[in-house]
Amino acid sequence: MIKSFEKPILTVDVAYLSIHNAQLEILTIRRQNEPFKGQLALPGGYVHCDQDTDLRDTARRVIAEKTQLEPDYIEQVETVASNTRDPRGWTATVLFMALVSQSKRDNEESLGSGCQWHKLDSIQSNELCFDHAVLLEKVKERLIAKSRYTSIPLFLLPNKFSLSEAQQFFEITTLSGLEKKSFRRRLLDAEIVEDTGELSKTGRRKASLYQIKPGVGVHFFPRMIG
Amino acid sequence: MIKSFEKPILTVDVAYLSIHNAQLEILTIRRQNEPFKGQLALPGGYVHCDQDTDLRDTARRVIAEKTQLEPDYIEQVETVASNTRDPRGWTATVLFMALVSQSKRDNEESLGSGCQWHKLDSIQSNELCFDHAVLLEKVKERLIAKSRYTSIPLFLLPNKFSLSEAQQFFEITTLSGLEKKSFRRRLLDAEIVEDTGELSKTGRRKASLYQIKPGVGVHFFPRMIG
DNA sequence: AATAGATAGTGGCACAATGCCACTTATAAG
DNA sequence: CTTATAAGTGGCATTGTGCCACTATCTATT
Repeated sequence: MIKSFEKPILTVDVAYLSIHNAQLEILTIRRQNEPFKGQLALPGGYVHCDQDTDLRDTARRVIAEKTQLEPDYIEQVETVASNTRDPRGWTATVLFMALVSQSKRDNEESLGSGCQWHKLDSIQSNELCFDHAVLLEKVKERLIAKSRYTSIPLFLLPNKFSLSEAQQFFEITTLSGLEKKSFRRRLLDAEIVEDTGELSKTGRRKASLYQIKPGVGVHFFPRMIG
Repeated sequence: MIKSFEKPILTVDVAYLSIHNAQLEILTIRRQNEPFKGQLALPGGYVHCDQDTDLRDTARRVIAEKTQLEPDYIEQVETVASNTRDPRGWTATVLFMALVSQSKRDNEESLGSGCQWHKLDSIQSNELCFDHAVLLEKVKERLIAKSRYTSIPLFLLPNKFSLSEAQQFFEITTLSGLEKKSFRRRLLDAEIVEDTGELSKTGRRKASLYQIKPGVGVHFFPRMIG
């Protein structure tokens, strides 16, 4: 028996993160409609009861409408709701964090129109519509926190990467400088990456290229880093 | 401009956990109405757009309708949604984990009618309505995981507790046996509890009673335990 | 009063993962 | 051939935990 309460609006927003030129970037779209027309937004949309079987479905569909990019990692961060965050009324949004590998990120061809990557540092809070600046802050916090004790920054790397690149990516996501030897031991001892036998093409001394071991998911390190 | 999609139902469910007689217990209510009449449910309810300013508000209100118990710790776990979890249609529920200190837990007087504590181990999946067994499983996983590297089990303890009691509670929430000396060092070095100067009243040798330092929240240990 | 039993609490060393830092190795550029 | 730069290693210090025996304090029993 459904009571006649006014139902809130339920949406899904996805923060797509990637690293480009040694900087975190986020995928945004520019709003075509009021409110906040012309401002930046995280890709997102309404839950469609008739199409989506669950929230991950919604996330996938909403993403597919904007871009063909398949994230390499996706995680539900938090559900944010209030009667003030959207002028249209009481809304709740389920926030996802999606990580895109550099290999896919550099494949600009698959990026939908209206989508644009923005440097995370250069984005102004007031450029973002609704409370998306708050959502972005939550995603950043989650990424920083989990990068300290899990292997999720690996999902931002290109398919094949050197250990130095890996360290650089972890330094970006943890906002801290890391020690070379400690980092390498930590990563290699976890047995989540493997040497491909290939060497990097550029640079001084050629670095061995590694890849994530097939089938390996998120690894939890026994200690925090840094 | 709100499109005419059918809006999903949005609810909040709260898993109230406490420890009693060295066992994890959960607060349930017995459903008075169909569907699932007579079965057990986590306390929860619809988001009321006119009353609640955000989800924590909803959680508080829903809780207050059933019992006067104020949780000592509350955390949003996950939002679970699908078109199959509730026969009434497409629903989404924001799941919270709430920890109740033993001091409050033993204050049975404030427990609302219809509410009942159940040993977590003795609860059968098919006693629970909807997908509440799944929700409960998610909460258990979260509690176990976070108990390994944070101080949240402290919120289940009575206001004043011995280190042995603290260890026992951590052993319950982590599902593992812990080593006495290691545990004590870990807890005391974190500087999140303080000696009250009081001694326990029962037992052989009297234990020093500790309490959470005022104003101290969740502590993250540098390493996992156990 | 003496003793046994139980729980509280400590000392000290081993071990595991990381921090630190100097060192060697490989490659490109000049 | 030399030099600069980035890759990669050796080895010890530090930190937090595991382990285990030991001491301390209280109750119950005889």
